[in-house]
Amino acid sequence: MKQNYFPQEIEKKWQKIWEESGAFKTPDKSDKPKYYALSMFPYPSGKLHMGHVRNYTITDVIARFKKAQGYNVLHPMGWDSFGLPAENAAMKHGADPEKWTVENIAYMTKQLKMLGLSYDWDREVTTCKPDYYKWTQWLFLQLYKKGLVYKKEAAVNWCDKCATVLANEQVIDGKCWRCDSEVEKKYLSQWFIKITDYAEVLLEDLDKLTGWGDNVKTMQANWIGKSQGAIFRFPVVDTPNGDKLEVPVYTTRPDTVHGITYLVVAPEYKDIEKLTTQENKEAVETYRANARKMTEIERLSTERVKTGVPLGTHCKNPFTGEIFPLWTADYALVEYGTGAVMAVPTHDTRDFDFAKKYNLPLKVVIQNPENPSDCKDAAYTEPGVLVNSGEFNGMKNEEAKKAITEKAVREGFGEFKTQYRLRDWLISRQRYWGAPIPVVYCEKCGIQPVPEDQLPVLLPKDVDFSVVGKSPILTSKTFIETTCPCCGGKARRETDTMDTFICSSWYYLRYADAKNDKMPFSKDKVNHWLPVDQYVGGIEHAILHLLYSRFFTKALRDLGLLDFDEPFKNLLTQGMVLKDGSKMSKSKGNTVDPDEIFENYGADTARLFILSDSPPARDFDWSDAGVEGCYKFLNRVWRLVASNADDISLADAAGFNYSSLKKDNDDLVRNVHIAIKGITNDISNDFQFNTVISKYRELTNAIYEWRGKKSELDDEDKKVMSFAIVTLMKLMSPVAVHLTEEAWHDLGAEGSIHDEPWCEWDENLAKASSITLVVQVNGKLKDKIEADEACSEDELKTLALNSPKVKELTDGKTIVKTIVVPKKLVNIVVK
RNA sequence: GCCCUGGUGGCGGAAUCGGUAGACGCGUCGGACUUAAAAUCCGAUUGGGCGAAUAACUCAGUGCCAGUUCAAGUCUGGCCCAGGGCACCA
Repeated sequence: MKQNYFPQEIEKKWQKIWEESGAFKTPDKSDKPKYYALSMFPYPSGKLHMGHVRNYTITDVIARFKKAQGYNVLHPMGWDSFGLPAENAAMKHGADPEKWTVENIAYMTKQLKMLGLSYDWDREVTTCKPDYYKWTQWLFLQLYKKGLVYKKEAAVNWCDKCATVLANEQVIDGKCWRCDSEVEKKYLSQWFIKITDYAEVLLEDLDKLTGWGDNVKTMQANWIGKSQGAIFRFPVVDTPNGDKLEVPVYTTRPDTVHGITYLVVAPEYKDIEKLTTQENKEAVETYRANARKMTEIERLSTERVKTGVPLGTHCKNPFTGEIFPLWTADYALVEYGTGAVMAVPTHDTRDFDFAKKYNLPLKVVIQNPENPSDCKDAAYTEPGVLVNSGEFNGMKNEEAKKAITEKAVREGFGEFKTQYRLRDWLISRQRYWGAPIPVVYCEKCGIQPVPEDQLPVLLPKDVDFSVVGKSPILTSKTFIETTCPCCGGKARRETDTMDTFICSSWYYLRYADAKNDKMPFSKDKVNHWLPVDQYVGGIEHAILHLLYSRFFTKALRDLGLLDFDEPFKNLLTQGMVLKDGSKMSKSKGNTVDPDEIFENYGADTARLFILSDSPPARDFDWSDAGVEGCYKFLNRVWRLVASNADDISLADAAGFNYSSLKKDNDDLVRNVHIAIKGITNDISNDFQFNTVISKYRELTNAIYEWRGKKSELDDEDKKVMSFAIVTLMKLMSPVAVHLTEEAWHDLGAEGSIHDEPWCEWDENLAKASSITLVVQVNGKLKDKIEADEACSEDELKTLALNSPKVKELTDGKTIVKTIVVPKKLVNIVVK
């Protein structure tokens, strides 16, 4: 066995052997229970970054650990390969986005292989390939037939820089999630998916996801934004044209209905023109025009002073008979509720601000009896008792919510209502590099889905990528003109492509049956492999990808394509990789190139380091010294094996009689069992790889220390050492995949260490032979005494009281109480 | 404003049940080996006090203030700070 550790040499060697022997191929059929370990698949942007390295290493170690524990593990990889960067690169270099993407995939695949990841590459999925996007289109058509896809004219988020629309989830603080430029409103006819039909079940089923963190679940719950309230309809008393109109409002505070002093409709409210008097028309039109021009950022700024104009008409409050004015103001949002708000300035801070500005009246209807307020300076939004509310006076406001709504239901001017903030998912994109939406427009027959046997609708090749401000697909001469599948007449193809988040909403299903050319996947296979047992990825997908995928799974279940309702049983959201305290980014110039680490230290060092310093869910601060430290540790492990190789026997390592060993040998055997137990538990319990690695180090240190005390080894020593070192190799094999394999073979093994079962521990041996009794006086540590494990409580007490230290401290004092914690501690309370 | 997560040495972080705070590592300092360097190995490393610089002793210490308890990083109540999410959502 070579005395020096040459990672570059051994890593290449084993990667080749594993690939040639198909070491990581996963059969669909097996006697073993299944385990599906999945990393969020990457966008092929060019090169791996350290975030990828962290993500994939975590999942790889989990996959290998589960395999060793006897599971049939599915651990696939693929490419989320549609999207704008490819198109932008194409524009810049005049190349085809496909060429750019394929080259990136090739390079990144090479890097993944260098990292020693145990993927079954036979199941690779690439979303931009026709054999995949054919099925994305097919699924679109199924959703369309089910009525879950529709087209409508709507105010949508438009990013001018990306020249496309965006989903609500892709607008972050009024800016484009990808390029950070300000998003505008545009009125366009666009394709939507009815994710709102699933709002309730998406919210409810969060409770089933016991393997997800609360942070992600609350983010989703907030995004869905359920609220319970009521709809009230207010008749308009003075429409200019004499129309009989009602204005419905949604409120979560029906208890305050007697305090309404005005009513606000959104500037985009559908009936607004019918509700505006001749005298107010000009002012209202000006106000509406301004609102339309404003960007999302301007409009949503909380610092902005509220503005509005009166419409000139009035409503009647059916509860009180009071007449109050109608206003329009942009603090009412057309997309939420009914687009109209009943304003109770005394008990709502927004209405209060508005009323103060325009001198609208205040009417107090909720009071805290202990501390009454006239609401002249601020709205009172806390619980209280109703006043000025007729028959409801004296009622607690929580009860009044129900009672008042019930009255409205009885009398026919309102009902209970559950409202969600979630909006339908806008999926059309005015870009080239995505799956074409498979519909055509026929002058006679209207919108026609492309028949399934004509899929895939292929992306055209004859396009000019240098066009600015419109989709390159529009430059194709062959794509747009087609025939109607219904009447055979002239028709035009849809030129919008699908949001790439559609592609990534079902890829995890395709891995179960990646080569199926009849269906996106067979039902049996997805039912067998899914749900994903462990999903690992960044927190940035907490809403976007994870919500969409949950929706897709539920919708496909309702289509009868699969039989489960949540795709990801357990979710680990790994933290970011930082350098010098901030996120690694090209613009900051604080990136670390994985290639350099592989080259200088090897993949095993990279894998060990990326897991070592922080628990997976927390942010990880990259340090060059830390890498160096891990490299030194692997060298130290290698030297331990290499320098003792002649005395190590795999047969002895497999097991021998542990009883009546020499004291130091017994201690080492115990240390090994303690390590097996600790490491197994740390991985099983939330994947605490940082402590796993400190236990590798502890065991290594213990073996070195033991070895350092021996000049000659007898038979027993050799057996014990074989057991200790070989077990260390097995425990380290999921992390240091190449080093342990090389050592395993150098010690004479035939098969792969990665086919070995996980180590077992003996509970009796996984603890120290004696205990350290902690002796406290008045709760403070005063002495430690080595004691036999078998000591009774009384014996421990006597031991403690006989300690010279304790005698000194208790001398002349009264012992009030003595607490004995078996096998651990004695606390003597003195006065 | 609401919600989530977190706060422990110079740094990353350990610490099943409330029971030795600071595992393991990084950094720093000192030492061994060497002609020298690299590599490797050994030791020290929370702060204060009293010692003579060692040892021993002692007090304080896990964001802050209270509480429960023989005993609190851990439990309870109230606050502060940082990061993240949502937000004119009626």
